[in-house]
Amino acid sequence: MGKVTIKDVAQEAGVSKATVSYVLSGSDLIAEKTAQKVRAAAAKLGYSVNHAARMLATDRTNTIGVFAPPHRAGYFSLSLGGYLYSLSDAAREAGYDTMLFTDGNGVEALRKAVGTKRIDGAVLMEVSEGDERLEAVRRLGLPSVTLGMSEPDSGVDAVDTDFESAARVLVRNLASHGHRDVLLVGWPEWMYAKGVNYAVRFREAAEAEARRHGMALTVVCARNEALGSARELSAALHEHPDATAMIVHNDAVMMGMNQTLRELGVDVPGDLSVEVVVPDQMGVGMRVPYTGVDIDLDAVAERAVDVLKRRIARPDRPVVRELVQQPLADLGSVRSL
Amino acid sequence: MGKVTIKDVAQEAGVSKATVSYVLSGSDLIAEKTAQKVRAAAAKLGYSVNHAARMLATDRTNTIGVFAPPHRAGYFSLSLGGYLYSLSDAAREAGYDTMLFTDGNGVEALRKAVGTKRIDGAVLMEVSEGDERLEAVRRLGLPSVTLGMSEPDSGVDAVDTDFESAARVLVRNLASHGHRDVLLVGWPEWMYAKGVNYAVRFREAAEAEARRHGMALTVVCARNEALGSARELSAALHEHPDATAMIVHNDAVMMGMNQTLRELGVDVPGDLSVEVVVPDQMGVGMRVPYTGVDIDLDAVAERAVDVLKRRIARPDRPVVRELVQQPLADLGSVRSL
DNA sequence: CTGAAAGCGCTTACAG
DNA sequence: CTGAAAGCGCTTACAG
Repeated sequence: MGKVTIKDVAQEAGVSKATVSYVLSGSDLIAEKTAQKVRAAAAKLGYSVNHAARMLATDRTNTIGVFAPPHRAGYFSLSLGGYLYSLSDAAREAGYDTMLFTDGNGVEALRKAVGTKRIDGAVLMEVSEGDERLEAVRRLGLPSVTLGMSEPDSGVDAVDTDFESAARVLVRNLASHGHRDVLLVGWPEWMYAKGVNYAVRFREAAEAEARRHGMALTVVCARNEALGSARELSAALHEHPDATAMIVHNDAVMMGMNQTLRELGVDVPGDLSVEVVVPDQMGVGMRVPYTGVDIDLDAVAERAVDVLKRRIARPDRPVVRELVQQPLADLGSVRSL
Repeated sequence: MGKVTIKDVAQEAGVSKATVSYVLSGSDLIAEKTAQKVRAAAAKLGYSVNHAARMLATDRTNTIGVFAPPHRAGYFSLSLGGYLYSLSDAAREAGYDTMLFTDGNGVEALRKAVGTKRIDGAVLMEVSEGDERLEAVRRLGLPSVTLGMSEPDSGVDAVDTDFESAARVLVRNLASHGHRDVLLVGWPEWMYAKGVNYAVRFREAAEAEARRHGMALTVVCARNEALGSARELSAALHEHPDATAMIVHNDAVMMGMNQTLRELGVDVPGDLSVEVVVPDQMGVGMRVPYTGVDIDLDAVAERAVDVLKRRIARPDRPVVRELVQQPLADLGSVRSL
């Protein structure tokens, strides 16, 4: 039961509460023999530390807040759920509990969480340009890390997949196979306009790398974020009959793509070479049969939590900006011209 | 700053800590005039209650734990993320914070959360037959509600969409339009075998209702949970050329279906009438153009949190089992024969 | 190496 | 109607 306290353990072990506390928090100040008695007593009584009491005494919550992106109706992010799992898993492994915040107003949620001392730090999911949460965590002095890169001068740690590198790798791979006319199927226009970070970073790096290789890269924006974009896909292919390859950076488009291409009678890679950027979990679930960069959500989340943990430990250390490299998996959907 | 305590507020207002506490917790024992002074002082100082201290004093956490289903690689549940949002939103509105638990071993996670007094209650997502978490919450005395129906004698509150009713409505609708040979495209076999609750309930109710109408209902199990099942879908249609209608109860199949049907040259509803069961959020995002039952995740989550809240308030009240009705939306994909 | 004691910031009978 | 005081279960200097 939850009724057993440190006092009971102390009595059972014949020592003081202080000694129990030291042993249980892993201090090595206590003689091993005593420590053993204490551990035995704790085990026998089924003791668990009362977290509220510990929080009050230490002013630490051992909890991180995950601030999810606002819940946009109609925008069904496929990576989101995966990231929530990965973050929670990584947090647990790092010794933290995870509190989930889905408030439309992230700033207000942050303010309240800090005011009531609910969390030691925050993961800010899906930052975008001018994200008000950045200013908020700075003002609140809340150790935080963004999932996605904030602007360099944000003053907040950032971790994300290295989308620039992914873009370069993908473009270079196509170039080396002789492709000179390539389509980049991306996100809806508004996401670039709003400056949604991964979208912009990938696109700009791809364009730069394409220029470097003398490759014509045409960006096609999906007209909405959902599956309907299959129609856009086919339109894009018709409008660009000379394209020999296509890079898809859009989960939702990905989902219907296999069927769409077959429907259109497009043979991959015979008629068209295809590369994708896709969260690994989606790849497994959907048996994505294309060469591309698999984004390992667990790895990104693990790095984010680690960076956050260090920030919590050393609030004044220099700002960290970490890009996680993701490997290119060759599934044979690119052919040489 | 978080540094201002009840003591500061008391000083500022010229009253005792007790009085401040009473005012802030909404007790009406305090004269309105005093209360106003206190509130003004609290506002002026920017006071927020220290949650750890309150938890320790009251033995309540004002936090609910959401115990997510195990993270199955390759199983990409589309409703899952939506439910996490909806639950967190509903919890916040009910005055709770939300702690997210994704441990593979839910029982262990429950034990720890209760032992360390982290939560007042739990939402158990995706219960299935013989779910060990049910026994665990009973033993731990943890107020809980399942999202999805547990067995009737589980002793744990349950809330879910009324899938039986949804199945009956859908079958009845087809029957009234003269359909006598219908396909039910469901979940992978193993989900029925494992007794995954909503899958079984929908299927059995549909079968029963079909019998009642003298309708031949053939269940087609998707061979995997992901988009690949488009292939199964077309196979099923070929094997059952006499079927005049199809009910799809499988998010993943849904996603590719639009394309698949076009690819197969199947006109809806000319050649085939189609009904679906789909989370409303997916419907919006993916513009699902089929008649069917839209599952309102927010509504289900709101009910679940409400039931849990009452259970926390009255641990000994009779077990509640609540089914949320979801309306049939007619989008014209069923024709009369 | 161990224990007595103060303190974390609240809440809540209990007196008045 | 308000305040003094005990108590929630820990942690952590500080003495010894």
